[in-house]
Amino acid sequence: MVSQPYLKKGTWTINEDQKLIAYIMRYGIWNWNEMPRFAGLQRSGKSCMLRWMNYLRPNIRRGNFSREEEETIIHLQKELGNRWSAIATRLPHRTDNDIKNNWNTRLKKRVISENDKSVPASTTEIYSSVEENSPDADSSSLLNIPTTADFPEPSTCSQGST
DNA sequence: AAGCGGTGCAACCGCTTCTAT
DNA sequence: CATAGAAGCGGTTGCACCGCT
Repeated sequence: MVSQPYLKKGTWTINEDQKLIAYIMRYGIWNWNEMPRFAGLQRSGKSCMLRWMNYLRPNIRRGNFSREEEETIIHLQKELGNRWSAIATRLPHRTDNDIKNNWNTRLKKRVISENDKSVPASTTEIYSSVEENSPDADSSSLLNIPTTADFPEPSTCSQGST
């Protein structure tokens, strides 16, 4: 495939986020592979999908997992294994990637060490006030989205939306 | 004050599954 | 029913930041 002469990688910029959000708000999601071109992004469809799913979607809550959330993750991980998307469905405002990261970086170690010591969880005091963030503070609300951006019409690509 | 090591987060890659033709 | 394309999932890697020596 040589549909893209150059595909940017690495950290997304605010400008790229704005373009993607504005495009999806205006035209919706119709084809991840084609959308980046119309949105004026030098990104792969996969990269756009990942960015949207994990950070730009509305009602996403990131960081500062509450004690309840972490215990839920631990419990579900025992039940379901590493089915992060399944676990994420039980935590509506969390993404599978965020849950996976939290597990890999924190919870796994904690569970292992607790199992090793075979003592009740002494983690309660670790959590202080971690309930500060709200779903309202999702990423998109922090961006100044140009909702009237003049994107080319996706219909020119013979897509079949509705 | 500088360097080193550890931790956590964001993103990419490859594989699998699902849907349409 | 088979094949191709798109989407989704999980594992892994790289980078940035923070704390310690």
